[in-house]
Amino acid sequence: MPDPNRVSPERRRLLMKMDGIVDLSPEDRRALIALPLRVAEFPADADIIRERDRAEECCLVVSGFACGYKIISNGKRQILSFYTPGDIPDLQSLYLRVMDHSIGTLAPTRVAFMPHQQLIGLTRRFPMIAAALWRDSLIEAAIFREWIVRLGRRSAYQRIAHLICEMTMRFRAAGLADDYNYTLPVTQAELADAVGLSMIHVNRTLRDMRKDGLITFQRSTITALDWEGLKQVADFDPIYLHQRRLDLS
Amino acid sequence: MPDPNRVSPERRRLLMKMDGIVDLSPEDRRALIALPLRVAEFPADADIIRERDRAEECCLVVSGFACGYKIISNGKRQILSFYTPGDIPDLQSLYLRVMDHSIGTLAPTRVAFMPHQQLIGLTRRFPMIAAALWRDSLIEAAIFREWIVRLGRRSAYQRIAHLICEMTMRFRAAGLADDYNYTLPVTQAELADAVGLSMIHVNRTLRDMRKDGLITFQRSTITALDWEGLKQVADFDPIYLHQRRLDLS
DNA sequence: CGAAGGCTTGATAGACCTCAAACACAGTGG
DNA sequence: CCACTGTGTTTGAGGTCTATCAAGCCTTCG
Repeated sequence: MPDPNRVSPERRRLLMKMDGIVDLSPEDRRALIALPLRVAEFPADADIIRERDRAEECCLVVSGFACGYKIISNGKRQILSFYTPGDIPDLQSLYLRVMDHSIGTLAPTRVAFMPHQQLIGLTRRFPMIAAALWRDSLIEAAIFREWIVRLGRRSAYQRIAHLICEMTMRFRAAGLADDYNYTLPVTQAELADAVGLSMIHVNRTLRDMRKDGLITFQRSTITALDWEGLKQVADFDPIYLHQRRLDLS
Repeated sequence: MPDPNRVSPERRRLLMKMDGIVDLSPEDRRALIALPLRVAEFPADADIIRERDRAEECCLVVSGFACGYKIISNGKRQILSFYTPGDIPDLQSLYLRVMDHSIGTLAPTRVAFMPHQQLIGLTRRFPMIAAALWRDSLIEAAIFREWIVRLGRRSAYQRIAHLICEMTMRFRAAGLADDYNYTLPVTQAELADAVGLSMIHVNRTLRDMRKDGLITFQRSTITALDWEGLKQVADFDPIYLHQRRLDLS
């Protein structure tokens, strides 16, 4: 078993992430640690990879914050997903070589690139690693499904409340929140692009939520003041996050 | 190589589907044909599996038409996806055992259930089958992403046009369309639940599209009268369907 | 101190929803 | 054969939610 203290922080992120998804054997860990990584830094509001690009590697978010998005012909943007440290935003490029959307940073972000070829090799030799990666991509799809419901059938107030519930749970699960308090490096315009509303309406709705004592959201810091109330107005059920480990029994 | 004429229609559907995703070797085919199947029939508007259920098998749509959906607390329904013959609607249950959404039929539908245990065995022994299944689940996620954009940033007119574009391409690719003419067994209310609008607004919008000469939609039969015009108003780019086979070179 | 980006508020417009009712069509049973 | 029923479609009227346009304010930072 390798000494975890001698493992780079990038690799440790990867291990922690995978370990939260499946039970890793010592061999699995060794294999993951042996994976070659190329570390890179991006400023805020930079693209890591763009729609139509062909990817040869996947990127692991080591620190910072990123999102997936698409821009349509009239210039409007839709944000599809948010990525915290430990996430692999373009995991799908392993089997979908040409990008159908872009990945961009919302804060200064450090990423580690992992070559497709080596990743595919790992999945062939280590079924547990394959299971972890596959399961992770399926959880992302489950989050997409809930995102669809949010946009299709919820009011503005509920959309924002629901997204905040999701991000609160995910930040807490990733150990990035202090109780119900965390930094979400997102402007109101970006929030609007995530929930399919105008920036102005998001602003007014946040004001209402503040007035209702549900949250505070100042200088990119979110506090869920009334978690139960928030969950209730959002009609939030975390089942879709599938946060418990895979049980193959 | 097994004689394809002696293979049951259910198995042939499965082979055709997988063959459209990756290059199968004779061994891959044999393994797929050896998969035990349990065939079942469902009437229209029946649930195949419900949110919160635990699945022990995946279902392959052999004939008919199905959808994924969620119902939220105020009773509203959001349709998340449509499934044509060859699709595996609950493939994600392989690694996400508890369902975060329901799968229901929209027409009388025949399905073939495949036990998880055997499927997982196949993925361990046959990397190409694993790649095909994984890629298929990633394509579904790509379709979810575009669904999000549709709901978040497109007008009612565009949403419907865009969904029709998608279904037209998918029906044609699956060999279920006669030119630009096919049967989409969906009521206007169901269409509304798919695009996040009210049934009444969908009705009026369809009338406008008819008036504009883009489509006809009568007795569940869709005809794209002006495919280029339809694509243009919908701002439709089929890149996200990833319809070409996987190329691992 | 000026500039830039983000936040906030007001006013107006328009897209889409809800309620209500009529119509069309297929299947059913007398 | 025909009323009858149920499901799906269509149209009208009115109301609400959210977008757009316009402008002012605040904070940060060079």
